[in-house]
Amino acid sequence: MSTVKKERKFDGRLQAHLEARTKIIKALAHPTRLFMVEELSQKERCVSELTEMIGSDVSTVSKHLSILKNAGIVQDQKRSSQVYYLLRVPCILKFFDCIEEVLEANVKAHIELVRPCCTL
Amino acid sequence: MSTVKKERKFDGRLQAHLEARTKIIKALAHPTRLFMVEELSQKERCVSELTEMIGSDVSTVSKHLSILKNAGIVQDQKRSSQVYYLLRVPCILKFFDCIEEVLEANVKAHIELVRPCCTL
DNA sequence: TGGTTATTTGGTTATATTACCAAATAACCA
DNA sequence: TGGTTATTTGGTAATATAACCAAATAACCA
Repeated sequence: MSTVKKERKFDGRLQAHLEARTKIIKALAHPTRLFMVEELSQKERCVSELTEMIGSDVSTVSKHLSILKNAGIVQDQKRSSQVYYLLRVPCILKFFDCIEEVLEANVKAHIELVRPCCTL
Repeated sequence: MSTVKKERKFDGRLQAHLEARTKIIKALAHPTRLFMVEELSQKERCVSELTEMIGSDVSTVSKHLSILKNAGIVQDQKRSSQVYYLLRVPCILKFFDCIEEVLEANVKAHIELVRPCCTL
């Protein structure tokens, strides 16, 4: 009589939580936005400063910033006619360390593929 | 005479590095793949087990796994006719803690918006 | 060998993301 | 007020992602 419980872990609350996380991760998933996050972790910057550094159209830069803001990663502050952005959640930087670790592991694995005998 | 050096920080090496990081972050930027990473951090799993838990088509699950593998986040191991996947870089989990921190900060900010007087 | 299960790959369609230009808004100052 | 600068928003076209089905591959077993 007892039907085998189907272990589907992917519903409701969990799904919503995963999507909330995904939104934040997606906001980070662009080279320009990564650059911004690192830059804004050093020092607040206004849109035109960032635009100068990045070299895309201002509208593009502004949209990238709004994606980061919308995800809660940066916050903005208007001062006179400029809008300054700054990093809101510093732990993001620790996260980058982990990404770096993945990259290093990848490089190492690649080297080992080429020269299987001698692990660096 | 000396022209003002234009501080464009967004070239060559840096750009390549940002793109490498982006690839890894993108690989994480999907609810199904987040689920897989957490699942595989507990215990290795083969494709059909994951498929059962997730409830999408096997081909979809397989493609998600290949994205994670390609980014160097998981690794696979063939045993007889099954392919087992497991997390390759455990620091990814610490990363999730940071994402969680962002989420919590967002919730908090949202609550403060609604009731500006009483910080929880 | 022929049939079955596990996994990957190719193709197609729907949706999402991105970049740029143009136009709208906002703040300032002469 | 009119002109200028800073920023955001809307529109559009190009590209990237994602889901599913169908078919290919691989391992196994009778």
